[in-house]
Amino acid sequence: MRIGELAKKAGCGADTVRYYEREGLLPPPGRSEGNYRLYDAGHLARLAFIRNCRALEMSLGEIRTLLGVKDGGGADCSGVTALLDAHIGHVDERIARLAALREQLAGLRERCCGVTPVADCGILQGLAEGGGEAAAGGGRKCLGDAGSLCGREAG
Amino acid sequence: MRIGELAKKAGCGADTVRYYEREGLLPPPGRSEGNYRLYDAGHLARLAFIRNCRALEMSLGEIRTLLGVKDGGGADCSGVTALLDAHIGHVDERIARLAALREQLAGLRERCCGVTPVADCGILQGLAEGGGEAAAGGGRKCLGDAGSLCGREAG
DNA sequence: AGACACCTTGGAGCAACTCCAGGGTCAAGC
DNA sequence: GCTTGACCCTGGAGTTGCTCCAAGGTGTCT
Repeated sequence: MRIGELAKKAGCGADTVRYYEREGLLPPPGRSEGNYRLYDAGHLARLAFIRNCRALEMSLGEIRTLLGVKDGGGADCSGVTALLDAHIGHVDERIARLAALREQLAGLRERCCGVTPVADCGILQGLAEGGGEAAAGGGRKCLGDAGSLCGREAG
Repeated sequence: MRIGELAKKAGCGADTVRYYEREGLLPPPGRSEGNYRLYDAGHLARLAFIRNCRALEMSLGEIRTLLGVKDGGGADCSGVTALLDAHIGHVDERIARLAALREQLAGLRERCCGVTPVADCGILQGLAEGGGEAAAGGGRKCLGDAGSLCGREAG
């Protein structure tokens, strides 16, 4: 099959396939008389493997390592589990960081309801002071209890 | 102060400061006789604002918008709350995606304990089949109940 | 013969920096 | 006066994983 069909079956673009070839993740396929790349089922399986790894947000470097093991680079698969454990660790870290970030953003969001003159906006003040850290503290201008209206002067 | 001191106070590198200047987020400062950039407290405040936003993982585009509002681009701060709400939405999406990813990775991880010959590694098989989707299903080679040993032949 | 879909290569662009080369500036010490 | 060393300048390349583009070739259909 040609590159377009391969890409479609793998759920990616032809550019991406050529990119993986350039990066050495896919072996260069044979060519037709007209210089078109010609792929077989083996190429598709390898590309599917790569795309599955990418769907799990592995880097191309990590995928390269896995392919190396697959291609016979190790006696057992201890490298695979180690890589996966490290990857899971990275994902956990990112989740933890995003959760903390989310808290900060929520704290900041409480500081204004959006109908305040710019100079009084608690969000902009919070960002000027130190992000979300001081959000729950003082300086709150909006949303006293009920979450309805700001203490706004101008009509 | 010169760029190094400014950068240190803001917790970033001098390259980053020059980058923000090129991107139009920081106004070009005055220069000394020797052509060094010279900054004042206003520059520091603006840079701190930018770095606070970046710590909350806002894009430079979002920050540009916020600075525009701050610089007098709007009568009220509704743009600020809208931007923040959208940003929080993005963060929530990323958290949800990462949590799902984490599940998939954990399912995949269960399929091998790492001392299996490469050809039998359930993780590599799972990645060849379809990532983590089929992980909890059949084809499991390792960690039957106790989580101790694989069904391994070779010593 | 022309239209159209598909393919080729090489190169640029994205985000937000980071690093480097090759050179200039400035204060301190000898 | 000279050197040393820290700091600064500009311009450009590298990072990741694609994605898009231009300019041109191939293959099929009508």
